[in-house]
Amino acid sequence: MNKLSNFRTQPAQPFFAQALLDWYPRHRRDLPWRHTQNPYAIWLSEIILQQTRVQQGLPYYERFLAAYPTVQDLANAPEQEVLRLWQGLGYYSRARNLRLTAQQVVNEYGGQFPGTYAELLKLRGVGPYTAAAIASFAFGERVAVLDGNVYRVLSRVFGITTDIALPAARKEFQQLADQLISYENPADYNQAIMEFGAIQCTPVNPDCLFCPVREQCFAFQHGMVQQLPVKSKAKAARTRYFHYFVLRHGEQVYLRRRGGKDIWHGLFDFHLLETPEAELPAKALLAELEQLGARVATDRVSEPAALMRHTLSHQKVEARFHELWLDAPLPAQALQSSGLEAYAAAQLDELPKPVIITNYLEQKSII
DNA sequence: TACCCGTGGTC
DNA sequence: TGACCAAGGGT
Repeated sequence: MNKLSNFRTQPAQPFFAQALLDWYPRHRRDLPWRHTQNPYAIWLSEIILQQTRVQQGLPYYERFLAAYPTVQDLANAPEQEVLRLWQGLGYYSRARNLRLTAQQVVNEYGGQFPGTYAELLKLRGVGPYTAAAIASFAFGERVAVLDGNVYRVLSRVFGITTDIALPAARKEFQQLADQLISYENPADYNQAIMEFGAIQCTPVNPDCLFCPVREQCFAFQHGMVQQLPVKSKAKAARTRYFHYFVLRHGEQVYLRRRGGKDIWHGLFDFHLLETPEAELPAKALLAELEQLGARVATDRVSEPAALMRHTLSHQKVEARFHELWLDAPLPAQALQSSGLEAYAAAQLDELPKPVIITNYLEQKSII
């Protein structure tokens, strides 16, 4: 517990809440999910916006609501279709959980979203932040949201130097946030503090000149705006080397659905051989083809592989695409063991794919 | 608890 | 170019 400001030892700060509630209507952006109290629409927007900028999530919100106007529509949708709509947003477990939760709401709650923070927390993909957001925005419950914006604003205004990257910081900040939230209008207060963090008290170059709480702000008064919040650095991303076998035969391309605990679960890519080093020896490539039962014209095997780099938040992927034209379709047994299936170009577009796969297919004019 | 899960924008 | 960051959650 790092207390730099005696300001925060007060039981509550009605001034702080009122300042934000005054600031909010004069600065708020006009966003579609701010025009509804429908819990389904609010839940959808909150899942989409997790670790995602408003400008990136906006078109997805519109598309999802158009494709699935009600929670029943979403519950009845095939997983592959939901993932395809989600394509390009990242963190694809959000999309799988989205559909599972829709089914949960239909089957266990009669199609009505639960109306309290505690019940909302039981839904898959709904954690403390999202439960508080839905409970306050849709049902007016007084529970404080705690997201990246709130961490930053509270850290600066109240001079809290606890490392916000540590899970233990959550307790301290949540306790403060719960004290500060307005009794009269918890929904607008929650919107206000996040919006304030997003457009005024920004990570870089915050607008302190026109800040309504700068006289009370610990960081501003002590020249520590650039130092707060304290956040330890993330672990460096590791590099992985992928060798994709783009197996082609006539109009067909072979892909398979990714599973397991690795990245891109539920999405489709090509047959993959991962190596500890960048290069794949020709011998290893031929051995892999042998195992697949793939018959490839030998003069095509040595063509240089296309290299594409793809950066994820926690790892770097260096992918080499080996385009291989088959003399004959893959034998049924190879399909069975590898999970590969042949798709025509028109079908490829319908499959949910990682961005790097879509980029490759587009570059090669396959889709 | 520590680590895992994507992508695009910004400086 | 690379590090940081964005309305977090699951395991």
